[in-house]
Amino acid sequence: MPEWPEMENYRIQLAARIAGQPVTGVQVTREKSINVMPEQFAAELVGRTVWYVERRGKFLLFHLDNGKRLLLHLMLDGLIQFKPAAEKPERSVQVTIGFPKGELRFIGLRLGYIHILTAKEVDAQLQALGPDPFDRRLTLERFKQLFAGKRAALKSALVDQHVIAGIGNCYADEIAFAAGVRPDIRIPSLEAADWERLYKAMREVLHDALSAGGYMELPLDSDDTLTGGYNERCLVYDRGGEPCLRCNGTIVQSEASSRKIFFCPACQKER
DNA sequence: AGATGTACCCGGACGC
DNA sequence: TGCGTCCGGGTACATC
Repeated sequence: MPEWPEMENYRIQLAARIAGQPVTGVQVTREKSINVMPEQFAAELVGRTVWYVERRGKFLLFHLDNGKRLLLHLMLDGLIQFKPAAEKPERSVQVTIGFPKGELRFIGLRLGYIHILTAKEVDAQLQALGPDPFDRRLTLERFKQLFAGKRAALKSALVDQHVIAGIGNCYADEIAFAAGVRPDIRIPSLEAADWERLYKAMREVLHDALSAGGYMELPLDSDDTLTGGYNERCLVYDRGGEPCLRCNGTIVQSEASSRKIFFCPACQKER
């Protein structure tokens, strides 16, 4: 599923394409993807200008010129594309938002959604989100504090959006590997040196993943050429049974807090 | 605090 | 080729 690097890549790509552009048309083919009647959804959008696109965790926020926002969450396997209106979509599109330069298409939305909300409603909905991994105020000290008092497995806290916003299944495992601790290690077992490595690993992994366009191949359009490059650089995620590229041992797939985890038993400490 | 379960949703995998 | 069945997983919420 799209996580921090994928959504951040989308945000950057979208900024170059739709910031400052007016909405020229709206088409809703799946009402469940939106939160109001399709006519109202269209009426609220057509003629409005998108000032800019913001990312919060795995959410994207489209800021409209009347103060309202579009809140997007892709959940499991949603994706977006920005294509010329003349180019036929290959897959069924649930929602289309037209701009002068092309159509923004929302595809594969199942649990995912695109909601029109007031700023207040968005704030209420996202109020409990944890800090962004690259928040300037997120020092090592604060990072450690986010986990204070927790006894759960590291993995469940890393993917908890109330702790840090944007990390999911793939990057949690990659971060744990980079830090040399197993995803199922109990939080109280982590020592000062582990926290330092985790903090550093979180930023390095996510930064590298963004540089490679994320691990999922999700090009916004044909100009979005750098996408999915991190897939071949994943060292543990979805590599159960395969050799560890660091020690040549075998990557294990297991479970922690009823979540799938991947790790190298030799490279990552258990406690 | 956290584990567990439920609902939401449907493409894709699987079985026949 | 086609049909039925089942699963997965991010998030919110209830329950224990």
